[in-house]
Amino acid sequence: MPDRPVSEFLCPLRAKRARRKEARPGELLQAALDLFVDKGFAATRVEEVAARAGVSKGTLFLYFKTKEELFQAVVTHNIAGLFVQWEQEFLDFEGSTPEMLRYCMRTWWERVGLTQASGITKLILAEGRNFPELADFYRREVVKPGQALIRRMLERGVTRGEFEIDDMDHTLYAVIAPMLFLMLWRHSANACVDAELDPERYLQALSDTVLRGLCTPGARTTLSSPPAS
Amino acid sequence: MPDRPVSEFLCPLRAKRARRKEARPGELLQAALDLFVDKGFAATRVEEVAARAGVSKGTLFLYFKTKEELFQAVVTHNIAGLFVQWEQEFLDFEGSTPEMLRYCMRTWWERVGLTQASGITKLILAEGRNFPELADFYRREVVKPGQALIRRMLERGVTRGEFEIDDMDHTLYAVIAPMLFLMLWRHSANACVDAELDPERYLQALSDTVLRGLCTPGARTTLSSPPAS
Amino acid sequence: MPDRPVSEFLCPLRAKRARRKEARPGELLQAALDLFVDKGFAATRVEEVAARAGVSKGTLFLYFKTKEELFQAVVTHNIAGLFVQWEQEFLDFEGSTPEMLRYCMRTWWERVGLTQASGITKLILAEGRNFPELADFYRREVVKPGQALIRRMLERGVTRGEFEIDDMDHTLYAVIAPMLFLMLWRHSANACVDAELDPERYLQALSDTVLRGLCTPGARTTLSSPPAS
Amino acid sequence: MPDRPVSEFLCPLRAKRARRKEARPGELLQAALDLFVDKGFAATRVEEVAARAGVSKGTLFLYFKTKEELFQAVVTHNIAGLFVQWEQEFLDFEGSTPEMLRYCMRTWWERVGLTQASGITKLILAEGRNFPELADFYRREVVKPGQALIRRMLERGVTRGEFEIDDMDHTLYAVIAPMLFLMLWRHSANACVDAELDPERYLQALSDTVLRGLCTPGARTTLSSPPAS
DNA sequence: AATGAATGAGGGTTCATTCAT
DNA sequence: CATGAATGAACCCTCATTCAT
Repeated sequence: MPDRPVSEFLCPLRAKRARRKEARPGELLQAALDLFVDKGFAATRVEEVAARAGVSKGTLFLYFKTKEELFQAVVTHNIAGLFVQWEQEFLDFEGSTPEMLRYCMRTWWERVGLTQASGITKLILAEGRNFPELADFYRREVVKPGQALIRRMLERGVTRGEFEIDDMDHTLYAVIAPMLFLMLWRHSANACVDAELDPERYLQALSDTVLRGLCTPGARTTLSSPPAS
Repeated sequence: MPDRPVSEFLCPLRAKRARRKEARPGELLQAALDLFVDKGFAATRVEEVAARAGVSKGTLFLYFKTKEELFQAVVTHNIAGLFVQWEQEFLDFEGSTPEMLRYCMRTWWERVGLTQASGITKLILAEGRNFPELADFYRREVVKPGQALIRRMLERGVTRGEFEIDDMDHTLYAVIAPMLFLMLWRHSANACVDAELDPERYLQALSDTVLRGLCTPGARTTLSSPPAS
Repeated sequence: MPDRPVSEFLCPLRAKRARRKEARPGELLQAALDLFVDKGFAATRVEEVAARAGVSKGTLFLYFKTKEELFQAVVTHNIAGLFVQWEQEFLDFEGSTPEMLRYCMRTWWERVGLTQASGITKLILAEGRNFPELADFYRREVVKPGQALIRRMLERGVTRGEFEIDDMDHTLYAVIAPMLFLMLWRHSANACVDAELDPERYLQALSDTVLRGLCTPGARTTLSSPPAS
Repeated sequence: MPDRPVSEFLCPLRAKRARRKEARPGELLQAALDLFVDKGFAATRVEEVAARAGVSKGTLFLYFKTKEELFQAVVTHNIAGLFVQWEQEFLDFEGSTPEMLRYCMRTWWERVGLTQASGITKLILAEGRNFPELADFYRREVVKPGQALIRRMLERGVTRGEFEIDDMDHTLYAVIAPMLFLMLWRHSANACVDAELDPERYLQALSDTVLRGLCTPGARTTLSSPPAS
């Protein structure tokens, strides 16, 4: 059953307009996300956000009192429970941990890296200092659960005798860093990277390298035949 | 013994002014670095830079024609200028390539990562798109030489039979990404990282991991006894 | 009956604002013309233009993207736009060419010379070098069409056997120079002219002199009875 | 006997420097004239004037309290008794008045039009409104004597039966206007003129036209054989 | 609720003028 | 006298925010 408001059925003529009205904030948030990610907070003009959402500048200020409030809404609105699905997949996974790590990286790329969700990370990194509450929120909702998930994977590998890890805390970041890098690369490529970089191949090369570094001699044999993508 | 120029003792009346004039660019560069890193390029007002350096707005423009030129001078002074030394150290280095890589990462951390210079990278990532000339300059003066240096190190390892590298382009980024990560971590710590992260230990763990991934079986034995930091 | 739009009567509440909006560009153009002519282009501050038109600085930039564009609009509105009418009058004119020339000079005086538009010419002469784009625009929109029109009149005279012209290019300027002179005279009277100069009589004397110089013996008889002004 | 100051002979070592010192104002005035004529008052930077005169910005302000004072000095300094020589030549001239007028125009072009003296006219026209005392001065020293001279030439022609002039006052300007035009053309060519204009030929064509307009039928025969330039 | 015209506080940059040396 | 480093008042233009309609 659709979640449209009752009023719509009472007065069908008003339906479309009413629904648009309720959709406004969402359209504005989407437009703002695109622009903030692309141009940063300072360089994004509210007028452009409004135009992209198909409304006038004044209307935007009906929904968001200031530009800063809009920015905060953009970030909070786009940070959702991204990790529910992964949690389940982690529990259900039956293969080897290297495979699991590979799988996880690949799906992360598809679900986050490639989508606009990765733009939020860029935003937080770029503007976080000026929005401390946002940064806290992000850490609580994204950083913590994400790190916990990866940590559990690494621990699974150790437990199963597949990985050899001296310093868990920092090995963790050896996995995270490249993903962060890829997100930034997507949104700031012009500034950072010179050569052509193929994210998929990069992920492949990366997991090869990292895994060779992590794996115990026995487990390393598995790596010689990586599953075809 | 102070390092004031001799002329000062010959003509003490001119001392104060002359010394100020010579010191100006440095003071301005320092003030600019602080503010650029703290607030970003767009949000930093030149007047504030001038004020922090103890001069008026007009004076700043005596030394730097535009805000962009000021930024470029900051980059040159704090990062780009370091490559000369690294180049030389690379040529003079006589140890094994894994050691070289470790040494390079450690000095990079001391000279860039730990200093405010690392904030420049964050700034470029955040605002590069809005200031294409800045991004171009940064890429030309920092990214290119930096990547070239690392690439030559990796190639040295391959040549000497110490490294086994399938995909040079992407392995390159496997080295760069963690350093980038550390820089971002320092300047967006509140946003990214939850646990305490000790950069030195992280670098150690990282190079262990990466090097174990890179090294040929023979060379790997070297890794067991890392040089005392 | 006033020429207010009908919509105003349908929605009187919107009247004042709407009318103001439509009138703005005109008010701004008038204010700009006054100030440009009085103080020159460089010395005129846009804020003063806005103030004279009764709006704020920002409002001016809603209608004209830059100060230069404002100037171009002033030129178009006050001079360049007049050539359409002159072109038509030229095509429709049925009298002799000497009469045509006289008529053209007189209307030029009424429509440009007497109005503040003539101050634009002085401005271009004084500042054209410093604002090449303005000079280019003026030449394209005013000088070229104006010269073309006069040239066609002179050629018409030659074709009809009324004029005898050895050196067309320079004869052209023999006609233009006095008009230029009159414009300068009006806007620099204190500097140039001592005696009282009656522009109308000057034009009369001028066309007498020039025409006597241009006309073939046969055509010259026509001149003895100039049409009453 | 040279007009160097006595001090120079008392202390020859100081001679060069002293003479330079006395020459300073002149060098500054020359540099300022060039630049004011070229770029106008507002667009001329005092620093550039100083540089062109080979001194520092501060030195300029030792001689001229403000930029405006410099401008006024430039104009007054360059307006001299230009008409003494012409007066004499007028009295000595023995040919026909048309020849005299031609001669006068040609020498005017050589002595004024082609030299920087014509720049002063442009300056007065362009900036006169903002410097009323200067304009008065110019009118008294230049405009009045110049007009008187021409008027006397025209009257000579009438007296000798060579010219037929209905309206002396305005015919006067028929002669002046083209000369004014030529001066402006030289200093604002880019703004005004499209085609190539050869001043010498223009003066020729002009005097032909004007003279044909002025001359009585009898005198006109003289014009058929203009003296070779 | 929606509009978009209007505002005005800055921001980067220039340059006449001052003044310590 | 001469210098040139330093100043700060403007200037053009932008854009978040307001408010009459």
